[in-house]
Amino acid sequence: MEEKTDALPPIADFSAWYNEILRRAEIMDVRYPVKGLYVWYPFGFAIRKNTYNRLRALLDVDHQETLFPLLIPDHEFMKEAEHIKGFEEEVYWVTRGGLSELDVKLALRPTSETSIYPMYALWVRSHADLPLKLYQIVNTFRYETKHTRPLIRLREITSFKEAHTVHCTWEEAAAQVEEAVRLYTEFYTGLAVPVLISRRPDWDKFPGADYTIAVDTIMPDGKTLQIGTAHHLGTHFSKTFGITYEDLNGEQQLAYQTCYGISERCIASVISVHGDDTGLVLPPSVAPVQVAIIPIIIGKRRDEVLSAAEGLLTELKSMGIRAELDTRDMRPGAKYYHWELHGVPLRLELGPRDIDAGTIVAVDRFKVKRQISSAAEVGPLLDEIQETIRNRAEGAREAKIRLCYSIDEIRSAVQGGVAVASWCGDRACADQIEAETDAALLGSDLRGPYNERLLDTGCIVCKKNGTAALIGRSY
RNA sequence: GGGGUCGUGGGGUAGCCUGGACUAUCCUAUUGCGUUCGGGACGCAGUGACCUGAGUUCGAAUCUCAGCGACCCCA
Repeated sequence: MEEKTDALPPIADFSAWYNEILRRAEIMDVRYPVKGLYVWYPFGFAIRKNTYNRLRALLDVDHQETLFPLLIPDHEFMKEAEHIKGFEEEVYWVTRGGLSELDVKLALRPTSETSIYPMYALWVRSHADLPLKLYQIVNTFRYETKHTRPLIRLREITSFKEAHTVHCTWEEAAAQVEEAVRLYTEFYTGLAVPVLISRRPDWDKFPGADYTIAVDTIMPDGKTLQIGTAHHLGTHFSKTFGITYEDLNGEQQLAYQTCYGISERCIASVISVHGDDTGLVLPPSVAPVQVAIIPIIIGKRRDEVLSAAEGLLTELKSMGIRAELDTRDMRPGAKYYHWELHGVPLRLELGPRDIDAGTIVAVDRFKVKRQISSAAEVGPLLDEIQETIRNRAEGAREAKIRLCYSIDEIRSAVQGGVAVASWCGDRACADQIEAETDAALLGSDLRGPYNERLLDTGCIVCKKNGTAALIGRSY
């Protein structure tokens, strides 16, 4: 197999690979003439659709979907001081209607707390209204000044799933944060994307939150990508917006709130975590095309091959499998490259030899070839591929995590992965770690077996008691 | 936030330093017809580009400035 001039950059050159794959696999068109805004190609949008359908299904169990306005009046947006401080540098403002100046400036939501909570103040009357669990999937706007990146750092986030819940007690809200973490873990398991869950340091939590639990994944270059957050809002916003309920004794009480969100970064993670030098690798759970059927057309048996292929297509579709028959006038090899680039998990080849033998050639995305005899074998095969992809990603994650017992070890670990080390929780110790390792302290209380594995060594700086902290460079 | 590189058909490039024969190179993609088809086909005939604006000049893809946009490195 000779080298091709139009080869994809290797995934080891992650930045170049990422930019190329978005265009070649028809996920995003980055040529829209405004910085930080991008266009979904239909194929990319189909991945989004499959992914968000899964997210909806998870939430719909005990949340309700809703939709709030994009524009937020100045006076509502400005109500919560801490929240404003967190966002004021990056809010877009609508100041004119046609030719006339607006009396009340309108903010394009950078997130929807201040859009939703004035209404929550009206909706929540009594303890019987609680818990309230709503979510919406919307676009949000942030005037990013740093380097924008498709799906990762955007000026218009097109696919922000944000849930906002209201509860009677702090503990109930805390339990909801845990429930959110559970939902997100399940969501990412379905995408075969391994995650790291930790508690963001106080200085890095959501503006207006008691605390923030973050979901990160590790990209091929070892940098982390935050792909989900869950915030305990305490009574910060209920105080400001007057969200109170009447309790059993007939007294007004402040409500406790949470919010949690996932954006199209989840798509970025699927693309990046699974991709390889050949192109995209999509788990069957979200692949727009799960099976590509390639007819091998030879001269006079053309019609025979095509009708067999169509029969196979119909059969697969009737089993609920997303299959496509590729009848384009190209050589079969060209089609193999095309579908591999697009991450299709399984390819079925059907030619005269197979028809004569009553078989089908099945080749998975990792180029493992099998001979199958019926469409019924395809479903189980897809499940197996899903599992293979998950294991592969899990292995890659493990290889990028290093337990560290010294600053030097951290410094080297974060060159191509992440470090896990004990940290006491003090800002001063974190500052020292960050200054000496050229990385960020991303979170404490890292979930998983890490506390035990670190064997109570104490904070890596001051030796006081600590928890497993996640340290790395991030997007 | 600071620094750097760059903008030429849909994508990737040559040309720019040293302004004029540029009717702008090559690869890829793409349209039509034909022959093909078990790992990126071939032939013939086509289509398609100098980021925007201002300036210098007899003359600008090429020089100057600004804007917009892209990428890389550092904080």
